[in-house]
Amino acid sequence: MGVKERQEREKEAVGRAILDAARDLFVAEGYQHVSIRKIAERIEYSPAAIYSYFPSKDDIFYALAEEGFRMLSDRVRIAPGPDALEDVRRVCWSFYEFSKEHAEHYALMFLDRSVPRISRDWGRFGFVHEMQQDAALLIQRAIDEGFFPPRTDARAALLVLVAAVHGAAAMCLCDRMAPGEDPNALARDTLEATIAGLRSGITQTFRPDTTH
Amino acid sequence: MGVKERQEREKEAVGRAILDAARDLFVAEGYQHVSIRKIAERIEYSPAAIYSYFPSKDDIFYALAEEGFRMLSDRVRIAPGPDALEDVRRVCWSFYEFSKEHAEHYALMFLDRSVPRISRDWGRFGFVHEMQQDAALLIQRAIDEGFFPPRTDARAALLVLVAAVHGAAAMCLCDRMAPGEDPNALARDTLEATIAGLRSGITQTFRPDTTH
DNA sequence: TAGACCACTGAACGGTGTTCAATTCCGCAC
DNA sequence: GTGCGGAATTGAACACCGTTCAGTGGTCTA
Repeated sequence: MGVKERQEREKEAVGRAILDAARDLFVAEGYQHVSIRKIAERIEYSPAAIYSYFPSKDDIFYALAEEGFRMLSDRVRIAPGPDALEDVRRVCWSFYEFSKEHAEHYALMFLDRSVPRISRDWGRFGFVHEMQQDAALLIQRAIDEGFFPPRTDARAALLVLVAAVHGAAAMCLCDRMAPGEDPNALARDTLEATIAGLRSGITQTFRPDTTH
Repeated sequence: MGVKERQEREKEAVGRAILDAARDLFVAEGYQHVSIRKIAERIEYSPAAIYSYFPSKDDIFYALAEEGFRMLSDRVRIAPGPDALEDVRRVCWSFYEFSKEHAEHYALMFLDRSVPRISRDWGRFGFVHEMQQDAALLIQRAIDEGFFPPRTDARAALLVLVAAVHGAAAMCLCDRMAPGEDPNALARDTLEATIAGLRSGITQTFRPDTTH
């Protein structure tokens, strides 16, 4: 009686087909121009059918974001090499490269403000946690080997590195660079500056000027 | 015959009213939920009327983005103080503060990907150029006073600083921070690390690993 | 006062996400 | 094989959206 199993498999297949169609469309034409009706046409179902697979359009993109996080996890997980500092560099740089290779996914994961549940469910993506853990461990190793000051907080350092690289990635993903500027060079410089800064230690206490 | 003048004034007033309504709506409810019809209702005109003031909805947001750049220009222009390095810090930090005070404007200016003309017309906003120039001058002064290595490129350094701060701002604007994390602390740390990195100089040549 | 002009409107077009009653399909029991 | 029950799928509709355009109404000019 493999009937139920087959049915389940078929249902899953349709669900995947919806995601595939949505991915194709939004990678090709961008997030904005994906509509339920276009997805439906692509998989040769009626628009209404989609709603028995995903409760809303946002949930489709939510699933694609999860897919993105999974891809990022794979992309960012690197085998430790002989040079701990170089490993840190490589992890950060692969994060940046991911933003270029999967621009639409990246935008969905980190830039989009209309799928807020991504933010709230941060903890839901277990592998994201693992990924962070792995990266933090890499940094910790670099700390232990003396590349960073011994009192450096690996987790905080990771956040700073990600934020910095994300800044460069976002600027070029959102096309906010002046004509003459080289996005890759900016990303490289930003990453290098941040690493160098973390290495040198943040000596001065920072007091933001709140007057004016 | 102040007739033409009066008519022009009236027309200008309506244009401003449209922008005011659009701003109110998108600051209150976010970019996504602003519609021509809602703006029209607010100013008690028919939706069609708006099209004799702005050729499209995007142009309204384009105008608001320009407004944002103007505000940022004002916000960021600081009087040079006794400490050149502190001035650099203050400029960068006020950039970050702007992102919190005018989140929706900031998103429009730097994060939104559906109003691409902002990116293309970068050069159009003369005051943005001036702002950059001013900030670069501040950095140059810090270089001249020995806070940064003498061969530092002020303009490149500015870009790096902006990218880094923008990264932290974007992460918290897009609500991509894990629950326990302090956005301000991240922004502070990122800025400090970047400044420290630029000060220490980027000694190592960076060769991104393109294998894998 | 006649006419020109122009701001403004109502209605429509084609699109969107979403819902729901109705239909069709399919495996199962008899 | 027939009929049944439940699930999958659909067509039509709802309430929106940005945008267009013929037509209207009021104001200024000659």
